[in-house]
Amino acid sequence: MTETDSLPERKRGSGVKMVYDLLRDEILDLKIAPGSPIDEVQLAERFKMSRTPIREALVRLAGEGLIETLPNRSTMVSNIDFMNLHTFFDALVLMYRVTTRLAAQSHRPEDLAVIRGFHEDYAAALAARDSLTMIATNAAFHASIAEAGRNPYFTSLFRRLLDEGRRILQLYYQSYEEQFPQRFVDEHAAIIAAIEARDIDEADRLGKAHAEAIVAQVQKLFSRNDRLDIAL
Amino acid sequence: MTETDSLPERKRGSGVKMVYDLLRDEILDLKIAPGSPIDEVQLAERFKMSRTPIREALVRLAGEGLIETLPNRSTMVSNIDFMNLHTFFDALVLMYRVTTRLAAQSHRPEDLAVIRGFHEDYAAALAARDSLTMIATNAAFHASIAEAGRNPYFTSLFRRLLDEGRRILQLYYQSYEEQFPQRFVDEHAAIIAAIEARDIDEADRLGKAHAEAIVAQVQKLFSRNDRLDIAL
DNA sequence: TGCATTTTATTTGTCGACAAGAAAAATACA
DNA sequence: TGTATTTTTCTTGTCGACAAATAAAATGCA
Repeated sequence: MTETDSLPERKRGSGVKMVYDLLRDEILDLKIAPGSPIDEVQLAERFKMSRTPIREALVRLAGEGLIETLPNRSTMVSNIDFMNLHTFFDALVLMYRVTTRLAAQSHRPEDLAVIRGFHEDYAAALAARDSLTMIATNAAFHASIAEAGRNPYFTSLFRRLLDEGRRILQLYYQSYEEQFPQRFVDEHAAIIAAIEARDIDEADRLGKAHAEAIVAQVQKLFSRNDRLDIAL
Repeated sequence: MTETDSLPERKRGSGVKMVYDLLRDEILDLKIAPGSPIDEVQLAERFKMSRTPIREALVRLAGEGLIETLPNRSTMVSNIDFMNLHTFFDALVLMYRVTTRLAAQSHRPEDLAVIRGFHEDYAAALAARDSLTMIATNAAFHASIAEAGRNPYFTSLFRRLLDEGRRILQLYYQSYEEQFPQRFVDEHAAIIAAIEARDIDEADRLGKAHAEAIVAQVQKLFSRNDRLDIAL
């Protein structure tokens, strides 16, 4: 894998963001497994910079819960807390509802173009059966709806949940080569229509149903796994 | 004001947390005004440590939105966004509801002791007319209810909102020497009772009413200020 | 061999120094 | 006197080095 080569000229201050963005994506795409140790020196060599900016990127990632750092001892990629998945699902469903609802209420015409853009990206990824892109664009689609709702508090929590969801869905599609249902695309289209029509209750209802459908699928998988674990 | 003196012996790793906690409190208590510049060198001198741990504390504070940092140029205490207070109130009311509701559903007996502790602290602060302590213990009271609900996603958003609320309430009680209503203490007691009885709907209802009462009070003040601003 | 203790190794936390960027001050020029 | 340009100043971003803390390895001892 060819890394960051040929350009030792980096603009002052861009290093942190670069390391942050890259590590974040690698974590969310499960390119680095949960629980993996993270070595500052190694990263410093890889990105050809000193430990200081690396450290700052790590502090930020820790702030978002993507990595965990034991005092004086290693820092590692956060594990997925399977024991408490239900708290994740609770929060996710509520945020799906709230953000979709607010989007129907507060969106501006130009927001719809952005949302439709991600909607099409998602449909394309599904047609291409590219699960990694599907997962990322699905998250981007819902995040753009949240942005249209214009409540930064909800948006930031929802983004965090969608991020965590990327890791979980990754697992989901890794273990089972499920059929990616066309249904999700249709539901997205329906949600867009409700937002455009400013039908708040319908947006809420669709958001809730959409979220619960996804949650139900994932839960079905994990309950199967749970039984296996117990059986062994 | 005598500062951190006489103990140059600090444990390795404790410096960051100390600076973080102290700055956080000073920001939330409005001891440092919104918009004030923050100088790393000055802080380094004040705490008698190098800029590196100071910097880490600042990065964390920035992650929570308490300070804002302009690239290559100063970093300052975040301003309170009066234009979009309604988004804050929306989020606050919803989180009051959700966390109170979850506490009624999921709390354990030992949680109630903690909650009652903050409840009494709050009542004592009110009796003493100590608004600063009132505001802080009120936030701690509701945060402890959220903890009893055991959903870390909701808890962390709610904590952030309560923090921001501390700054806003500070303004509120600074500009007007309002009567601190006994009513809030009674409402807190009613909320505790509903949680203990595991009456989810009642907890939700009380949480919502309590939140809306506070919001209404603050909005009344700010709408007065708004009119003044327009008049000038 | 099995366990306690010392030694080594590895990784983090902190430091002081230096250079880049941007604002403020000083200078030049009309 | 007023504006454009250069110089200075001040703050941040980055670096390499060192010391503390912990884990792993080595040693001693029964």
